[in-house]
Amino acid sequence: MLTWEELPPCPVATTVRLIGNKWKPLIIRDLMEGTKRFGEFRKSIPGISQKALTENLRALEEDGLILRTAYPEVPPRVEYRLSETGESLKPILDAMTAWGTAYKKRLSQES
Amino acid sequence: MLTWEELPPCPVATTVRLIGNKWKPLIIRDLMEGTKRFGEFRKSIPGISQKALTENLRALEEDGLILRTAYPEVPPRVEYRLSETGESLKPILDAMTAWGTAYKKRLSQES
DNA sequence: CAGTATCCGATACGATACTG
DNA sequence: CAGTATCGTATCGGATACTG
Repeated sequence: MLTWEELPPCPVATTVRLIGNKWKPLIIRDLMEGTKRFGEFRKSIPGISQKALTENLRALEEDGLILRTAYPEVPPRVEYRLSETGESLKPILDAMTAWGTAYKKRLSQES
Repeated sequence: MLTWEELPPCPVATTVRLIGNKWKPLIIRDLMEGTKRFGEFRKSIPGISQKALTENLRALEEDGLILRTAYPEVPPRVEYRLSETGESLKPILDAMTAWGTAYKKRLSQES
């Protein structure tokens, strides 16, 4: 977990530091719907490799945005869900959804 | 400029594709305040290299999010500003600002 | 002033093989 | 099932030198 001092002064830079890459917003988007298992992410996020998925899940957990629960069963079952902090990202995701939709609509209309 | 077909189906993925990297949100954050010149970005975005700044400004221009105006003077003056599409990113930036602020506050309180 | 060109290291990412 | 380990590639990004 990062400390307060390690984060940039600018809040936008802080957000970028925590979720600003190719995969994290997609992982978080999925978790907004509820709990998800490792294998389910691989289906719902086209193109993500096992390694990239693992690394990003670990980083999100480390930063306190998601929670990981492993059930000691055979075969093993691991569930991921948003923490309260992670859930508070919803306004960002909603804004991204709305903007992405509008951008594609505009392009499709060649306006 | 990308075509509609080249963008991912998911609107969140589309947004990530267009502004989801280390520097673009910071450039856009600055332009929300108004027109800005090349050299001014270098002061207001600590740590950005000339190359990274140039590449990201070109990409944002290519995707229709910012506009570039070069004034034929000596010494040359170039101004960047948001397009209408770029300005429509404001809700995302606002949400990022609010979330980053809250995240840092929470960390500083060790809650 | 606002870039471009080049080099190079760091990091991100994907593919494959293997494991508790 | 849910990973870890390893390797190779690709992209990102910083430093430096140079230019209209």
